[in-house]
Amino acid sequence: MASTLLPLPKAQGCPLRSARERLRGLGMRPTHQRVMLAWLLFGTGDRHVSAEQLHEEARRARIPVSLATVYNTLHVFAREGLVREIAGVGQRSWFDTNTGEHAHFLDEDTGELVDAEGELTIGALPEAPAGYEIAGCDVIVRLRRTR
Amino acid sequence: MASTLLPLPKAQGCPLRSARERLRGLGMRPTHQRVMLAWLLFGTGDRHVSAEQLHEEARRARIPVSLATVYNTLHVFAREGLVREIAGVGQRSWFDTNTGEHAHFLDEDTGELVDAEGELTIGALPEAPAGYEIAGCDVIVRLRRTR
DNA sequence: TTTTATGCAAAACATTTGCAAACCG
DNA sequence: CGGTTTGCAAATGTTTTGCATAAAA
Repeated sequence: MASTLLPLPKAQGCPLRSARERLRGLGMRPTHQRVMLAWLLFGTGDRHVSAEQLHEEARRARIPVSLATVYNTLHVFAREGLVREIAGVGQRSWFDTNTGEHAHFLDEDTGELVDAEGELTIGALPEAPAGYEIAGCDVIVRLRRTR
Repeated sequence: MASTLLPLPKAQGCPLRSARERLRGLGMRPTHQRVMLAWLLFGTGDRHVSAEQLHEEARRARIPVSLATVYNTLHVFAREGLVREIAGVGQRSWFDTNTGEHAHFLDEDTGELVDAEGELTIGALPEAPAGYEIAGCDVIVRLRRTR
């Protein structure tokens, strides 16, 4: 995949200021690192990043931030709904003897993965991009304990 | 989750022999370790395991096998379609600035994750088990390069 | 004998943690 | 000042690798 160029601030208004306001509005301290990471993340359109990628991007942009802080910030942003952490299946690999198509429940607290009983119907699947074919599809339903 | 007891061989026929034949039929050498791991995996009904879990189970069953071999064997089994490796999103976490519900493409070769353009419709979602609520749902469409 | 698989220990990663120093309000 | 956040380095946990040894064909 092509590496991402530094996002240019949008013309209208001051994006750094608005990021600062937005963070403050969510009750988190708009520290230098958070504001700059938000600027990288939201300066251009929708995007995906891994912590490592964002850290590298910050390095290129001369934003002083440690990898640990990038992780911390991404998790804080995720908790506040600014970004969505895409569920892997925990951090480890799972192997299922049921090779048919079926969904899985992921217990967010324990990281445990179980077959989702009951039916799941997928109507339309997006078309594979040119040069690719669909190898399979995994549906992970994240569960949270009700309190 | 409850720990799994040792699976009992099914009454009819010799399960070890049939595992051996099955592996041979797929063109892989039915080594002691592979046969015994297959026995653990397929001796009882459908199940999920992580490599670590299966290794621990083998240890309890006094099957001499290293963790590295468990990984190797699970991957060989997955390649031959005996088990399905459940796609996380690679081994790293991804954060998406698009917080709406949408599917993702995962390039199996590069591990890169991108938004799936186009629509995906999910008809019915399985019911959450008692005591749980659905926190969200991730759909990962695995892509393979066409050759 | 020839090929393939295994075991071990070390390496490679991704992620988290603990704590002192810096920062925000 | 006083509670948060950061940076660093070390710890953790998972998965892979390299290579000599052992097992299968």
